[in-house]
Amino acid sequence: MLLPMRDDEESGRVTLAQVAKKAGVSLSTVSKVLNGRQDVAAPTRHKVERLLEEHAYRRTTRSAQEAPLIELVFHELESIWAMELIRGVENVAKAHQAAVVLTESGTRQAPGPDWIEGVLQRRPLGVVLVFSALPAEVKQQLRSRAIPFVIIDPAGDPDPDVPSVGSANWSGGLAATRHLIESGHRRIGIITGPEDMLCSLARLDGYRSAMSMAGLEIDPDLILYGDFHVEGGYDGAMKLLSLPHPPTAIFSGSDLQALGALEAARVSGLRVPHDLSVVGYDDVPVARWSSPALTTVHQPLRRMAEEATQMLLHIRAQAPVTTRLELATDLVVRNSTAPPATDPPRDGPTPQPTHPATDPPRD
Amino acid sequence: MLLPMRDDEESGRVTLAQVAKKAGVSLSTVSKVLNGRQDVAAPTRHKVERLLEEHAYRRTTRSAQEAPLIELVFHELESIWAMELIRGVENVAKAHQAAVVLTESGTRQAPGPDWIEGVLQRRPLGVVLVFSALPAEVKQQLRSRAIPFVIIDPAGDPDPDVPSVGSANWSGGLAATRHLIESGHRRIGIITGPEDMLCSLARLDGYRSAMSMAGLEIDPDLILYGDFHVEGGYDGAMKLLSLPHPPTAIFSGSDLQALGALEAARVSGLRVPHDLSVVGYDDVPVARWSSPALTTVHQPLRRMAEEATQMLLHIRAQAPVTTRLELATDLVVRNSTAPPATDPPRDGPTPQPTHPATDPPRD
DNA sequence: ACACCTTTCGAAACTTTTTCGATATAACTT
DNA sequence: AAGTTATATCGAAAAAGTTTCGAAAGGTGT
Repeated sequence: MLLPMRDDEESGRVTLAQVAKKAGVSLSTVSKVLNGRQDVAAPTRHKVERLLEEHAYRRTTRSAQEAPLIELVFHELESIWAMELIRGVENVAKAHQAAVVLTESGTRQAPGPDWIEGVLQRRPLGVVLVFSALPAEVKQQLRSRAIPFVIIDPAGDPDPDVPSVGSANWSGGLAATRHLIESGHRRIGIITGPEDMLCSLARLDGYRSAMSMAGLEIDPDLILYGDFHVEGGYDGAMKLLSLPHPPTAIFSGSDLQALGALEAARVSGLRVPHDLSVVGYDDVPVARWSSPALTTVHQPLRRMAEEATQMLLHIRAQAPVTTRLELATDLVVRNSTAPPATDPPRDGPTPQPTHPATDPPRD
Repeated sequence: MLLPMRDDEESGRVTLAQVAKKAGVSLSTVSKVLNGRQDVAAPTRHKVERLLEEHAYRRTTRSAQEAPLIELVFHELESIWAMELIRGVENVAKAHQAAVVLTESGTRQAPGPDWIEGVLQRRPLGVVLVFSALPAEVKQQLRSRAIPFVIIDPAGDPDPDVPSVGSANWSGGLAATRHLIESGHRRIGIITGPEDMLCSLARLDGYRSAMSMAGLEIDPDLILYGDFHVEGGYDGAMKLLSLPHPPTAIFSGSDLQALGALEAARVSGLRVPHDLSVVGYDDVPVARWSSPALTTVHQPLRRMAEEATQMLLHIRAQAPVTTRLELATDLVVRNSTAPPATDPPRDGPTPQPTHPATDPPRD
């Protein structure tokens, strides 16, 4: 048991002394760089780091004995779906006798400098980042230590340089919106995720495409950004429902937000799906047990995490890998969607400022 | 940054060579014991382990440099409330620059031998176990390596030898049941957790006490064991509702089960809280957003985890600690409970086999 | 110019891990 | 029974890496 995990990497033969000789410094200096000691001048440090990277240095002696770790980084540990991701990584890690280190980075943009320091110290097999961007400097540091990384649902610009796993967000948004259109809805609101997240935008674009394909007007008033949490969904839905001409259906960028929308409907005296249809996104376990059970776009979170972790291990084993993997999403129709109770006034694109119904029609 | 974490432990001065001398074996043998090598005879191993424990041996050189880890072990990563616990441990760990290693042990009774091997290899600051028993042998191994451990909500026998953190389950069960009784309910069903879990039993006992105190009969038909998951709650509630004389209120041992009960009520045509009151347990985030919002017993999960982790670090710093900590629970009244629609037939303890209503009364 | 301080680096000391060979004991063969 | 082979146990020594400490270099103020 506890085999040294596929020893097809004889590359681990490089020793500290060898790197030191190449770099023209002493062995201790290299060790200091490795340990982030402060008494190494910046130029020296960089030179050594470069050499380290070039030689793909990895601790030799200890490697067999050292506990294999896989880092999993969330920027926040709030939502439930994090759990599914965790389980996915756990599964694969366990199969490789590795343990999972879970960290909450705090910021979405980039894990802080103290974080990277911790990672380097832990020398993990690899790092799985969820919903994150990765500044060039951090990438550099990870590469110099031969620590592979994969991003699940990257934020910010898609970086072809960074392997990532996602799901078909655009298709998901399209399918959800189409489902509503096919049910007869014409005014469809959307509460997507944060503006700076790729998946939010992709889902929104799916919505837009579905609307245009159906020849429906895209009313900017019906497009809201949320935060993926219940409260955001509640607030967004309240805003949409208090519009002069409120939507008959809401597509939410997350199940949690959809739960908020459900609550908003409740306090507004609207019955779901009779008076308002709601579609969620993610298909977290509770979606099946909300009332009414949520129609939602299933995202294979567990599998995404599994694939990401596998990818990590493949990169580490220097096997060829696809840089970008995108898994399919499915629409799961449950009880929160139905044809609208009242037909839309007409097909024309002009909004209809009829009765200033802040209180939407009941029953 | 990355200080050697409160260096009030000069005890780390014990070196391998010293232990070896005491044990009358060579340095390498001690190292082998430490690393779980197989070429050490059992008697020798035990002798060394004892000495190791006696001298509270801890790696000297590497200790400052080695990444501090805290292990968090669940037997399953299914439920949402795991998230709250994770966050609690994360918080404290982060404050001490430590990282959290998350593992799923699989079995409730005791983590497997491969698990312990991994832990020993990782040399964590300590181990937080959730819902677990800990066999004597494993305790021995952890102690010989000076790895402290704390159990959150221990299963099996309460072991005074093992520090643990829990919450006032009995009081919680009492408060929940009392609330229902005070609302006017007389026939109150309970779906508690698994039979082999202390917290399930404590909650059940709270229920029993509340019932007896109110002079109400305890009908064994109304007592069911669940698994803390939605499905179990659903099945249990269906069973209770199809009783000849069904309860007017159900106290569930977890919020998830309560969600299942809500669904059972729905498919049975019962409205909550009008026709059936439901009380949950845990107060997980979704409890606030279910429909109706769940009346539940709030368990300070996050704080429990924080306390457990703190306890760990205290033990490690050889500070005096309380072995058993129990945090308070609160009843949170929301919208899933109300007085029963129909008064109970009478106060007498004899069950009333009136109309064989497999289909419970509507409205 | 000199004393003093800070930064940077390497030699050497130290801790630990791992390899490999020595020894003892058991098992098996002739 | 004696010899041979296999296996388990242990330590000496080699190997790897970390840390301490002192030396060299460079700057600063007097």
